[in-house]
Amino acid sequence: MENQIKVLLVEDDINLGALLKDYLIAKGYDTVLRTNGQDGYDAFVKGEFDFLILDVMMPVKDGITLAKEIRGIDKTVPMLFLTAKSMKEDTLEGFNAGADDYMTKPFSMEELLARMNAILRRTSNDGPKESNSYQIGKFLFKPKERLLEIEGESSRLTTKESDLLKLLCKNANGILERNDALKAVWGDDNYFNGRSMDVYIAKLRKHLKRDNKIEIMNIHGRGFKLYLPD
Amino acid sequence: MENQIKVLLVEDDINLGALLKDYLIAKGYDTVLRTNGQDGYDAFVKGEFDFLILDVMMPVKDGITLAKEIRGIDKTVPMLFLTAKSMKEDTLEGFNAGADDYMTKPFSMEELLARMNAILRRTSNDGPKESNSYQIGKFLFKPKERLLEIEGESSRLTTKESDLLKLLCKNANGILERNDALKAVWGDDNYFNGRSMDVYIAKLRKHLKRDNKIEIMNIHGRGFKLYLPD
DNA sequence: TAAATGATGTTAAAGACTGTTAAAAGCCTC
DNA sequence: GAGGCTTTTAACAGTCTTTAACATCATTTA
Repeated sequence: MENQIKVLLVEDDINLGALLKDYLIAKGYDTVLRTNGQDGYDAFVKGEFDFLILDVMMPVKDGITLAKEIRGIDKTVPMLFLTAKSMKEDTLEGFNAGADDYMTKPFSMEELLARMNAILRRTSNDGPKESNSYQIGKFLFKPKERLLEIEGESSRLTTKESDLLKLLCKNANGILERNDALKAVWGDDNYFNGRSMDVYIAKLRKHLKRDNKIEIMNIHGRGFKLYLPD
Repeated sequence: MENQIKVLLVEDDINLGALLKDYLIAKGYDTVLRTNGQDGYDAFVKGEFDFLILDVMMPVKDGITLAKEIRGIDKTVPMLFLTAKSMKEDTLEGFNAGADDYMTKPFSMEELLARMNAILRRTSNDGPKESNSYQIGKFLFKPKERLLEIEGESSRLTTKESDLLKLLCKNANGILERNDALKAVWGDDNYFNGRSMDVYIAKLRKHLKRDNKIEIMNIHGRGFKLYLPD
């Protein structure tokens, strides 16, 4: 059970959703089904998924919006879109939102599986990853345990500290946009949460100051970047 | 993963685009696909690409316009055009826009790869570059860290200062057009952003004044040139 | 060539954003 | 319901970017 690939399926059609879910589970994928974009986003933020299957047409929050939000906090997780008919424009937009492939809606489940495997193969996810730990300069950070280790010593982070640091790690050397981080960690990107985040950035800098080669840089007006030299 | 060549592929035909992307990824190129010229430009400005493959015929912004805009801020990145049929005129125009090669559209992927390699060989990009630092007279400028070093001392630049100086460095001893710089750094080239840029040029001149052999020259009505003696 | 027009140089102020600390509020456990 | 921890709010200092103002320079026009 340890090495199963975790799939998040977001599909508003109950019947199709359940069908796909059962099929994928039968094929050995640990599959979670959500029936709208908002729930899908929440599930993604909390869980550790290796693959996403998103329906484009959904109430509450459509698949493309969802994909963009998720790409904001995870640049690499593979995504496959399900789209009705041949809706050229949507799929176009979908690809720019960071999709790896798409399927037009009456499709066979075998084909879905084949495409998934193709994507997983080429993104060379040697099995499920979602790394359990990140090397941050001299530190080793274990999000699951919220542990930050350096030179034998280890200190425990709070939930928010850990969640934020994890996001920074996922985007190491790239920009983590304020909005994306706020939505992922605080659920809402209002002004006060923003100030709260700044407080947490200060906390994290304090935690990380024992290695002066690494740094949480601010990108004015956009967000933060965890800079790690090569 | 570190030393992969980053390819930006801009192709509006989803099927062809995905096919090429998969192929290039399989061949070891870290490939990003965008499906229109505008998104392609945005991706280029943000990312650090070593090679561009541009479709000539595209909605929103065609490949030639895109190529010209990109050449405005990067004179050297290799470009290869994809063009339908034998549209002589277009390809000609493409070369003027700064293309290194072009391919007429039904083509084999092997041939594409061969041409890419040929271009990369002759531009002697010994692997991916996007230099991490620039020598500016007595200064050493590290864009990633936004650090400007001279005689041991180092000062940190702001985001905008750094972005602008990086553009000037890329065009060292050549003209950086006002419009191009504004679009790349400010996203929009209106009058006020223009004045803002002038303020930043003044800031940069102040930063760089400890080496009086180098200079940010104004080219009246066109832009600026970072002059570095040989 | 002088005046007019437009572009640039420079500084300072205004406004927005961020860094940091400490106090207040919330939450959980015993 | 007290104590300990986490998170938010408040307060203030500091930084970054834009806008405004005025001086200067370049080019065009009369």
